[in-house]
Parts: sequence; C-alpha cells; structure tokens
Amino acid sequence: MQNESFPSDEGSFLSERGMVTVNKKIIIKTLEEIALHMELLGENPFKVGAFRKAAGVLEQDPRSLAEMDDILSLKGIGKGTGAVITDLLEKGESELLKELRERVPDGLIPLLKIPGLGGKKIAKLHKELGIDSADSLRAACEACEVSKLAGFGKKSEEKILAALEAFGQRPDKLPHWQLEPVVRMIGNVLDAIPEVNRHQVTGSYRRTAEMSSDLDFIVVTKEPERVNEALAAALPVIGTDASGAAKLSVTVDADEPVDVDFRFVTEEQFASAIHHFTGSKDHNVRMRQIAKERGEKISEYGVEQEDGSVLTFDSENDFFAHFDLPFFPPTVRKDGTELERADELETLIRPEDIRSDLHMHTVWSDGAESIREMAEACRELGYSHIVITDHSRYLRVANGLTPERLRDQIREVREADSEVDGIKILCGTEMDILPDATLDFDDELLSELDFVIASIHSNFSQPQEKIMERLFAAVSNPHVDMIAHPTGRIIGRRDGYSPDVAQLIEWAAEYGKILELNANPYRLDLAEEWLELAAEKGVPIAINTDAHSVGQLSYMETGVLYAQRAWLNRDMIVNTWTLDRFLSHLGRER
DNA sequence: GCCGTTTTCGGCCCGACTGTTTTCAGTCG
Repeated sequence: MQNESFPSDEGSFLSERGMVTVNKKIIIKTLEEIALHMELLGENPFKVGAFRKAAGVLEQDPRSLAEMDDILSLKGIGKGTGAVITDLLEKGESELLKELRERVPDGLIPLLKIPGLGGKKIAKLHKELGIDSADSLRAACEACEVSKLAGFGKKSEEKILAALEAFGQRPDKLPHWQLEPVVRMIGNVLDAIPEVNRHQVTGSYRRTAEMSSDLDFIVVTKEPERVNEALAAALPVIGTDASGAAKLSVTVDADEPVDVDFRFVTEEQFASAIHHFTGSKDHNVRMRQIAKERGEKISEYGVEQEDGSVLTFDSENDFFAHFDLPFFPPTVRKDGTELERADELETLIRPEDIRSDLHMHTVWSDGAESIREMAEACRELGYSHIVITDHSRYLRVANGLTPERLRDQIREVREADSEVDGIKILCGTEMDILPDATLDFDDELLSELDFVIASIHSNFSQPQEKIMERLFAAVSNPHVDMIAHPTGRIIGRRDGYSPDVAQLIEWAAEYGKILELNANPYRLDLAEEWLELAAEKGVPIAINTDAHSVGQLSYMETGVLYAQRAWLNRDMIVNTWTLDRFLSHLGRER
C-alpha cells in the first residue's frame, strides 16, 4: 500500500539539530534495508527473510518503542537482528548496515524493480561487470556484455533494455477505481469465450485494496490452451510475460497499461485456486503453516493429505471449514493475524447491514437527479432513510445553495418525504468549512436541518495548523453532526489537505461527532489505518456514497468492503442503525 | 538469521514459467 522507498530518498536518520532520534520506524526501515542489501549480495534467502520478518514483527506490534521493554525477546528477533536494534538504540546507527552499504552501491537497489532481475543476478552483474547503476547496466547491455555472462542470454539483455526504457514511466500500482473498468472489460471478454465455464477476479483487487499492482483472474476451463489463445486474441495485449497451459500473463492496454494474470484450473480446483490467488501472501503463509502442523499441504490445487491424495472443495467456505475455521472475507485476509480474530467476524460490517445513506447530492446543487429520484432509488436498495445533503453557497462551481435556496429545499424535502412511501427523507446539507475557519451557514439555519455535514473543498495547501483550525470550527459547532471525507484525498492522484487525523479523531470523540468513510472509490476517505484508530477511540463512522447520481449509490458496497479491512464492527457504523436510533443519537437541541 | 524443546541441526510455503540449459536455477506471485 505504501510506496516502496529506497534509502536514497529515505531522508536522513538525523534530525535537524544533528541529534539522533531513533524510533520504531527507523528500526523497521533499517532491518528492511539490511535485508535489501543482503539480497543484492546473494545472501541465503532465509537469512534475508529473517531480517524482513523481524521488521514485520515490530510493525505488527501496536506498542511504541518506549512501551516495548521486551523488544529483544519478541518471537522473530534473535541474536543478529537484536544486535542491530541494540546498535541503533545505543549508537543511533547500525554497524551492520554501514558495512553493507559500503559493499553495495546505492545504484543497485532500484535495479531490483526490473522484472527478471533478483538479488542473485544483480549480484552477478555487479561482480562480473562492475555494474553499479541503471546507467552502467544500460551501457553494458548496449555493448552486449551482459549476454556473455553465464545464466544470461540475448533475450535477457533485450528485456533489461526494454525495462530500463520504461523505468519510472509507469506507476507501480493503480488505484482500485482505475482498475474497476478494466476488470469489467476482462469479465466481458471471459464471458464471451465458450470454453470458459466460470471465472473470478482475485488478488488484492478482490481484497478491496486501494491500489493494486496487477489483476489476477481464475478461469475454470477444460481447454486451457484454447482459452489462452482466445484471451490473447480478444484482449488489447501490449506484452506477454508468460504463456502456458496453467497460466497467461499479459500487459493489457487500458488508460494505463495493466498487468493481468490468468490461471486456468478445473472446476474441482476452483475454490482452492481463488483462495490461493486472493491472498494475501501473508495470509496464505499462515494458512499453510496451519496445514503443515496437521500434516497437510496447501497448494493452489487443493489440500494434499499425508497419503498424497489431494482434497478439493466446493467453496472457499468449505476450504476454511476443513481447517476448523469460519469463512474469512477476502477483505480481512491481510497479515495472517486475522486468523486469531475469528470471534470478531460475527459483528463485522456487511453490505446487507446498511440501511441508510447520509450523504448525497441532487439537481439542487451538482447532482444529476431529483430528490424524489434519489429517494426512490434508495428505497429500491432497501434503505429505511436517507439524508439529502447538497452543497452550500461557497461552492459556486457546484451550484451551492444560498440560505434562501436551502430553505426552499427544506420545504421540498418535507414535501417529497410525505409523498414518497417506504423511506424517510431527511433534510441536510454538505456545508463548506471556509478558508478563514468559519462555516458557510449560521447556527440558526443549521438548527432547521436534521443532519449537518461539514467539509473542506478549498485551499487544500494551507498549513496544517490552519486546516486544523478549520476542522475545529466544524467539530466544535453543536449543530455539525459529521465531517465528510476528512482528508480530501483522491487515491493515486492527490494527498488531500493533510490534517492531523489523530487529533481530529480525538476531537470527534470529545465532541461526539461522526466521521465519514466516503465510499466513493476515488476517495475511500478515511483511510484504513484511521478507521482503525477511530474504532479504537469509539468514534462512530458513517459509510456514505456522496452520490451525485442514482448510479453512484452503488459505491456503498465498495465502502463497506473497505471498512471490513479495518475490522469495523457494524454497531459503530451509523448507517446500520434504525431511523429511531439515528435520530436519538443526533438528539441535539433544535 | 531464527526457531524448536519427542529437533541445537535442518528446516524455513509452494508451484509455474523462462531462459538458459542439456537437467535446472532464478524469479515471481
């Protein structure tokens, strides 16, 4: 999820005053950097893995460095990794890393990103040809020196050159929203191939990760070669990485090039295959360990028994049941620790728990449909109540409502509510928090509304202090009920206005405000880690679509799935509540 | 490098594909 960062752009471990300030993050980064360097020296992969694992153990531990008095006795931290930590704590730097840095040129590290090059091959290039950077690698390829090395050939040389050409041109990962249409397009292509019996997108996309580096499809067929050919012919393929009877790996031309893997399996293998390729990697490792303890072996094809026979399953449900586990939704399959949280699955938020949407727009501001049309569409979705929340006057580009127009709208909402059966329509606003930290409507007008959302849509680049002053103005106003899209981020495009989210969550807890998980796939704001913190602090969350049209009401599902990633309990999700409970929660003076 | 404790040595998740081989190592997911 995070961008991979390399030591070169990592910034110094020294603070401005030159004093060494070692925190947990630095220890984690150091361990990871050591692993990276060892990989390039062709070290034993298990040794490399041990350093990665130690970093992971620290990351996993919720405590800060100061709270960890037993850091050296944690499982996964031993003599070698412990020495690095001790070194860092005592001297502020790692002797081992220093040594490794002297042996490994900085320029080698980015080369790990070139497909087909791993630690061993890069080590060889360095040792045999003195390659120490992307530039020297390019020169060596152009001089045809690389193909002379044992283990390399003409083809490797060409592939490396092509990869160097594309270096930095392509983003590592694409946002979920950008992949969605590609998934749909590929689904249609698969549907049209007669030899395909069924298919399922898996991978991090199925886990509703906000960014994915590729797409993985499991395809059930009896004729993999035919399907392989048909896919290659029907898709806008701009490159093929691997092609066989079991898999096809291609790069597909979309808005951005997208890497797509297809795995061909039989009907019996389907459940095991989708589990395997949905991951996460760490989840799979954990599952395999559990299998191993029982004398079994999990692969993408099934569960191998001690006698060599292979069990297959009708569904992922049955697969988990075989290990005496409940079904874990893809969204919670993360670092493997989820397997210890089976008792929380019962209360985990599910799409069918949602009974309202508290943030949507109509033709009154920048929406596409009328109040009645939105309400009727929500009724179709089975909701019991909704809030109409058009923009306020400051947002001119969105035709924001003046106080006069808002009063007119209130009348119209009341009227629509009395006319449309089967759903309660509430009056609200999405009111701007202005750049000067005042609110767009006065208290008197706000008191006439059922639900007040406050949001920032302007002057994102203000210093954090000012942004927080604005958010505080909203949070501390007794009429404001919720802060929408609290950071203003657009995934993969912009970071938003970078508030101090931890502080905002504290305030929300203190002033009894709701924070939004905006379900628009472009936003998914708040992000996962903040949702976890909000849950810890007992701050209620509303999952809202912010729909500007009837079609966008379907964003709700993505929002709920994303919320599962943060293990949100349905009881803390405001829009699972009944209308009565919702109104009594709001219960402010009117 | 780390772990276990019916193991202090011998594992560490598992399999497909590629490119370079003439039987397999390396990379990748």
